[in-house]
Amino acid sequence: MNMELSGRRKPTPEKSHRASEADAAEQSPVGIGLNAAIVAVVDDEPVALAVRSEADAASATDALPFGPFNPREHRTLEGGLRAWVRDQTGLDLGYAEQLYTFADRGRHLEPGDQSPHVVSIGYLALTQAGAQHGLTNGVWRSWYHYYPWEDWRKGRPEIIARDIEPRLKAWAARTVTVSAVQNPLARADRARMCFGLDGTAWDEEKVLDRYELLYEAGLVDEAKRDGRVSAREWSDLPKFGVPMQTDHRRILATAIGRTRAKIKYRPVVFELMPDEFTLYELQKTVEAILGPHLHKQNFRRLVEGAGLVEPTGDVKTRTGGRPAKLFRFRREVLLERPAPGVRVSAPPSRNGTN
Amino acid sequence: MNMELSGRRKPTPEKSHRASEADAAEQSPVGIGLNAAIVAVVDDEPVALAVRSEADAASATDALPFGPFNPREHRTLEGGLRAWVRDQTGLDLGYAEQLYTFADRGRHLEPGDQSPHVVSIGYLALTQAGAQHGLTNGVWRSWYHYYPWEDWRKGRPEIIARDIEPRLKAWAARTVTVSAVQNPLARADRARMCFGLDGTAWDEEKVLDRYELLYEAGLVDEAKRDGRVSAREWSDLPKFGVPMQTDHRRILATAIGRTRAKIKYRPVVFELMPDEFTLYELQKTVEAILGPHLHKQNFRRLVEGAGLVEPTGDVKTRTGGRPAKLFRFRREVLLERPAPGVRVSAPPSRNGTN
DNA sequence: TATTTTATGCTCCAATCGAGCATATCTGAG
DNA sequence: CTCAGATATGCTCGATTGGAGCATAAAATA
Repeated sequence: MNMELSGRRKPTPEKSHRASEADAAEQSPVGIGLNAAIVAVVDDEPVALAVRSEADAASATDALPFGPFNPREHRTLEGGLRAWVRDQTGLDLGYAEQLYTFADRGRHLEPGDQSPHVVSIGYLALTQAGAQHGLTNGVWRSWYHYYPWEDWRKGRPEIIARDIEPRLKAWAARTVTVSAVQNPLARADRARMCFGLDGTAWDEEKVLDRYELLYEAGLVDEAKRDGRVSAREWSDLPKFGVPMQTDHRRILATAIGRTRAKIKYRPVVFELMPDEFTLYELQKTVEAILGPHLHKQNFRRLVEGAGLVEPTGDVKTRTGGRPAKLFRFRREVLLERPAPGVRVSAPPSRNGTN
Repeated sequence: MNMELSGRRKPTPEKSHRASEADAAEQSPVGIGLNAAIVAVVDDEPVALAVRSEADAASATDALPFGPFNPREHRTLEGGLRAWVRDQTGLDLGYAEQLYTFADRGRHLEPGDQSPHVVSIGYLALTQAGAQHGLTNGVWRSWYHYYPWEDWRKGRPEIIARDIEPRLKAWAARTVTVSAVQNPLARADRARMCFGLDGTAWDEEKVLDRYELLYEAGLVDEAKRDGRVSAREWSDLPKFGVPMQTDHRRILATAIGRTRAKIKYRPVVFELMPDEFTLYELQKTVEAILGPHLHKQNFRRLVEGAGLVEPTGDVKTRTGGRPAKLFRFRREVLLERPAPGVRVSAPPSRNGTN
């Protein structure tokens, strides 16, 4: 096989069109920033590690731990991340994965603006909050502090029907000039799909889409801060979660979405658990991440059936009832199955509207 | 809720530990390079657009289209990508998504090396090769040109049992000093999981893992080029696919893996199809990407049942048999279901070894 | 016209998974 | 001490999904 196909190509590439990789270094005065969304579950509450930005002492905002990447010091991005996270917070990261690279921050800046351009590479780290005896800086804050609309543990959060839905519909109803051409979906459809309006199903993984829609509509504080025109068209806005520095809320939203997605097909929950745990504790942790309540018996069946855990032989008493068997993660699954995860199916329309 | 939890934290963060985001720009003399893996399917062959590197005229190697990101010129990474891809190849990209940011290239460099550091952000673009009337530069080359072990269309590729398996086992058998501690899995287990040795199932999404394992073992040309010690321990190596410039083969591997994964849960196949197509053509395209042959009747049932397509009313004759109905992509499906894709299940152990 | 090739509809069956019933075993109130 | 309440855990039933194959339709081609 190995055919070479080309649409009326010129066999010899044109010099003027080519850029050597070395050129990139010279042409782009760009700094690389690393951002870490460090996630844990504490008392059945999903949390992330936040630090206080000192950019403006008066109105300090929350921020994710972040630092520059210095290629002379660290050979890999992840290595650099681990080093300064340890430096800055005292934490030794365990599991970490790259999320996304954001570069379109500062979109409010006018052309010609000389402020430094920073590309930020977001990372997700999962850790066990209780095991972090070295934490010297930062606070664990609930996810839902920043994204109250994501908190479905007590059913559909009120903020959606009360504050979000009417404003998004108003925003969608506004005459859209050019942007409708750029966006593949109409505003109203995006709002419906993102927030499960009009009976549409709620997709707990669309965390970033929801945040970005609120940003575009000018509802979150960051939109006003960035000078988005859509933000100027509102008055008397209620609070749509706690804002964060620059684009950190986008990064954390990406982290939450990724965590929710990944927990279903890779055994990453165990990064959040102590060595020994009961199946109910495991379930509570999964529910903290995913939201909806799972069927207890089926959860047990699935987790045990998948060979994800093995009993330690011990039991945990004082659970309020019959003692629960203790389990540990069976690391060998990684050698057996290609993609084991905590499979959970969507609960039957917990969507309040329909 | 919104509790703030902290392990013996200091409420006031230490100044010395903090880095303002602006610092990043000053401290990191790093260039940003954008790399595009532009994928299409031509005559049931999955292809990517390759250009010729001119780094060394004598031994020119294949490269992905790439260019620098200039934040003064483009507000977004994707915008910059589209601009120079058009400039360089004449293509107007349709679907594009960010893949991964690679920064640990040049790991062969000694500390203190002054060569420019480039962080490359890989993008995946899906396009329809036939629709590209403007292609001015570059050639479409088969995926399997670069990764022959990924070509399972005629069953398990011979190169695995003949060239890869024995060498990886030899490599795994070598005394491992420190690296075993770093790697969570032993070499032998990684080889088994990646390449489906000893009866383990083949996971067509692990394209990057396989390439990186071959790199680590010193089998692919890039390892020798980078001066990896593992590459020096082989003699009379056969060819393990065609090498590419710097880390472009890693990026393309990431692109292939992502394409294979995404086609299953998002309707991205249609980016590769003309406006009208028969279901068999659609199936052939999916099979070009995923490899194994699908059950025809079930494929039809799934695709139609999911509402992914609608008949145009026309038929296509000269198919060699009964005329096939023509279909088009039902874009409305994006407004109905949260995550439609071409769901295909793993074929029953097409793994030659077991 | 017969053969070949592709298209397409339908059925059967196994595996998966949501849901609920039943039972075991502890804690704590009275 | 006993019973109520709470949690743990095993098991069954039924709906849905998806893999596999049979059968038929309708064209191209020899």
